[in-house]
Amino acid sequence: MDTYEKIIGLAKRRGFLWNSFELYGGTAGFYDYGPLGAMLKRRIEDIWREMYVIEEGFYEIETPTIGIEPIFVASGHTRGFSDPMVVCCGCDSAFRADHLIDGIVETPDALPAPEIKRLIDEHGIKCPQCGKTGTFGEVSSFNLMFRTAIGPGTERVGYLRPETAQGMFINFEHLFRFYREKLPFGVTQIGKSYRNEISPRQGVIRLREFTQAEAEIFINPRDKTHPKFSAVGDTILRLYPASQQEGGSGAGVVGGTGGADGGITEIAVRDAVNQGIIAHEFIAYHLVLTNLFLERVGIDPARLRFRQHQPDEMAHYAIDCWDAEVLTDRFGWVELVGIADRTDYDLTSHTTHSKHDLSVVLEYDTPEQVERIVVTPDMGVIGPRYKEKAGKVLAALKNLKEEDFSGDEIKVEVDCETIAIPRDLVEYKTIIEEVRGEKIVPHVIEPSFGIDRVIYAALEHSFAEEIVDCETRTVLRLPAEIAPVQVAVLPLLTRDELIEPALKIVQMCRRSGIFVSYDDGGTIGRRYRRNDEIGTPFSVTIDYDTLDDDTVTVRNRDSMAQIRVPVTKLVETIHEMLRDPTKFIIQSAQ
RNA sequence: GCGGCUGUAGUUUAGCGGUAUGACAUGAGCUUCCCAAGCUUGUAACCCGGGUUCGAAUCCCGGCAGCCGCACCA
Repeated sequence: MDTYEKIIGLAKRRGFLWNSFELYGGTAGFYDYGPLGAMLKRRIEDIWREMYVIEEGFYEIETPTIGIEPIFVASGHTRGFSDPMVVCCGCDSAFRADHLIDGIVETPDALPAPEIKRLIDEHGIKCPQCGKTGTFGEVSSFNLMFRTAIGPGTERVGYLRPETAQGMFINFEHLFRFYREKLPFGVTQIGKSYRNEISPRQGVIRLREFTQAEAEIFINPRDKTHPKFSAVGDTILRLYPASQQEGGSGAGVVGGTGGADGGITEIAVRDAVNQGIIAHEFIAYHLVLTNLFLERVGIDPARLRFRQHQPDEMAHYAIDCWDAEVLTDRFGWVELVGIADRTDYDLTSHTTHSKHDLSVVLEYDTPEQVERIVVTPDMGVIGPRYKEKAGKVLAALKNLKEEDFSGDEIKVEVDCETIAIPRDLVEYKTIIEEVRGEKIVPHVIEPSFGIDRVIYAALEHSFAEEIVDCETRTVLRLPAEIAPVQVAVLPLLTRDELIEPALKIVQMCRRSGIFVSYDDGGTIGRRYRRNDEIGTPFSVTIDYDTLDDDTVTVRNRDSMAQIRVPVTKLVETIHEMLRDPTKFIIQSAQ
């Protein structure tokens, strides 16, 4: 049994993750979060919110999970997200149709389906599987987006969003106003996205419905420094730069090249930026932030790396792109987060398709004085004289430079013909103009988190089996702040005189916002083990001493050590220890 | 989507043509003064549909799901 099986088994048994629709046989690519899973997920999302929304100040928005077709035409998902497929009738194998005609035309992926089919037939392409010719059926396209119809009757096409990002891009104008027209600013969204994967088979690693936490940070393309970079520049990251990766496009979503440590460089981000490994400070800052988040939710730093996309792997518009990857037992390196500089691609594309200008005026600190020539031709004369050419003459005159006005005549070229215009018909003067700013399309830095994968990785990296008194103890060493159950309250024995005070302590904890579970089944040892397995960081045990001196035992999940705490100080102590579990170690040493 | 392998309580497992065995887990009770102890007792399963047969968990066919390869993975 490998670790993956153990984790999924534990998750299923204890109510973290269940395969969806199991009552009706189940369907690949969908998972339910059970009681503990949903709690874990919410705590992880809340940490993300704390770091991105509160600390970075990137407000969170919420947009529909269904999008209308034009959005995905603009984003490229209706084209780029669909693959032409063709099936060989001889052996029933399916192939990417455009790959079959690679080398015959320059850009096979840009052709419409019937054209690809025609080329396959015309060139007598053999089936790579069975070697026969002329056995291919029609070329059909498989789009990874779920398609649906909006409204009754003549339906309007809608798609379940394949990423949350577009909802933020298309609100750019509102957001820019909201942020009082200043760059940079960021916006976030946590929500479901949908991709109709052909064969999702890696549990929660590849889902058809999944949760993304994305931030879109709109920045000035001329200035990709980060105001807080100096504070994080010394951070050491484990980088796996493109230059270190061998063999073509490197890793896919799952798997990946390189051994556990192959090609990984531990380097301060400041040096990585200075050496040109990371494109600029803004990306580097977000690598650091991602690193902080992942470590905080329990990812083992030794099994974490940042892998840079190779040039041929990166979307054509992106400048630099890094994936935070974790090492898993079964799947090798798995991508959890992508951090990309998407440049102005998204806003420019939405500008073109929506016909709304999404550029912004960036005001200079001090307005610039610019010298400019203003040409004012006497159109009352020029118009009748040149008739249909008058418009072009006007345009040509406006483009002239100062030295062109020196002679008695002004020569302009219109339709390959030189026309001389008397000097006195054209007035020109030099003015000093104040330019307050310039129009730019902001660039976008996008950290995009796959929350479900983060959850799986946190489970796997915190999973431990250790031998205690010849028995295997299974323990999830989840960070205290993401553990679903924070405290277990346990009477030492199942006796009324202990149950009663225990229930009072449960009430006390709940009123102060601590999530507790109460358990009086079986023996105390069994209950400790049960709580270890779901990662409950602390247990409070009520025994006969409690009745005498009003103190209880607090037990720590990881060390199994215990301290005694007066009931009056219990809530305060627990809050402190949840915030900083080392408090327990300090107290237990006393 | 293709090929191979596999589907028995929550988990794991026995049964390989005569209506399902055990373990762990779990509920109730007893016992128990700190790490999965013990005793009593309860709940709980043949993936779905068709066929062959007097009779199918078992044999055959189809579907669904899982795993492993191939392909795919903005």
